[in-house]
Amino acid sequence: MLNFRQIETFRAVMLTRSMTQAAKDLNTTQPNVSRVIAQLESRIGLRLFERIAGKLIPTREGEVFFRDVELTFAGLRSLERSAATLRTRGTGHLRISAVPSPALVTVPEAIRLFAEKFPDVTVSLHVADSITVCQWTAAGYSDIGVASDIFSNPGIGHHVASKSLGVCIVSTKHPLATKRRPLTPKDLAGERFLSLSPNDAMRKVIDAVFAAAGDQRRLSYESHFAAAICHMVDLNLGVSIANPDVADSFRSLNIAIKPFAPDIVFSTYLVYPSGNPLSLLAKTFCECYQTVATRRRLLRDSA
DNA sequence: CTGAAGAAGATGCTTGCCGT
DNA sequence: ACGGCAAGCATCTTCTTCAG
Repeated sequence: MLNFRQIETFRAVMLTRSMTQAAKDLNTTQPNVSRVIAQLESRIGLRLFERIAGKLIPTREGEVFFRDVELTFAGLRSLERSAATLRTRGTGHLRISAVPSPALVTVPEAIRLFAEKFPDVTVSLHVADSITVCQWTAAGYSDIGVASDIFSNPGIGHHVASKSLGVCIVSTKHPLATKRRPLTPKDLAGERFLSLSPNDAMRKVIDAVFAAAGDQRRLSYESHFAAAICHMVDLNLGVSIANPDVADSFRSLNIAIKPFAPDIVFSTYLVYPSGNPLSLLAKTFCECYQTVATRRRLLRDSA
């Protein structure tokens, strides 16, 4: 395998046409340059210089090889510029995958915060269920995932980004909208219920809570999109249990947001590829997401 | 033409560093 | 502790230049 020292030495000799001068330029000794060139010639199986009358004359192969070396050095200079730009401005691309609820509210706010720090970075957001988010992140298809459930995969690491208590959402025209106390499963008995998709982690948690209380809901409609469920509640098609952040973002609709008992915890996880350290962009986005999630929790607590 | 001096490259040996 | 590798020092070889 060629090493960078050999290429750098060859380039210096070609530019100066002298091993002695090349040694000076490289802050080494002439014998060392001579040896490195000999190693390089041996390694690539080509004679790069003819020693004619005590002078170093590049061979035809040496000239051609030099052109490739110059292309490589142009690439290295480009890498140096790229690294310098990343250090200062962080240009590049960030791929995020997220489950629908955070993708609707928290992720966009985190992206706005992120964009203040890295205005030149392009961001793509893909929405999928938790298992797909985990798979995409493990496969490197996304740099960061936001999931509501973790499916064990050796290719990913994760941590809890936020926990919030689910709320009951009903149409403002619905009689339950006027109740002053937290709503319970008993209050929703006989009500048309708008569910998340069966493969959604929170659907299973919500169903378990109602099952424990003797489930009497009418499971009329379902969607994997929390936004669609909110709009259906707005149209008084039924009631539902929602992530408080999502419900809050639809306050402008005819929706009443009611506390619910017992507690249903909506957890959100930040998922990232394991093995390699996080990129600066991914790390910064995690911090932004955490900031937004904390800010939202404090707002809820103070309300 | 020839031999001395100097320049440039090659080689042997040693040392120091680093990873295992 | 040991081996591999890079680098430096000392020395040798080869070639050129130039004065006699």
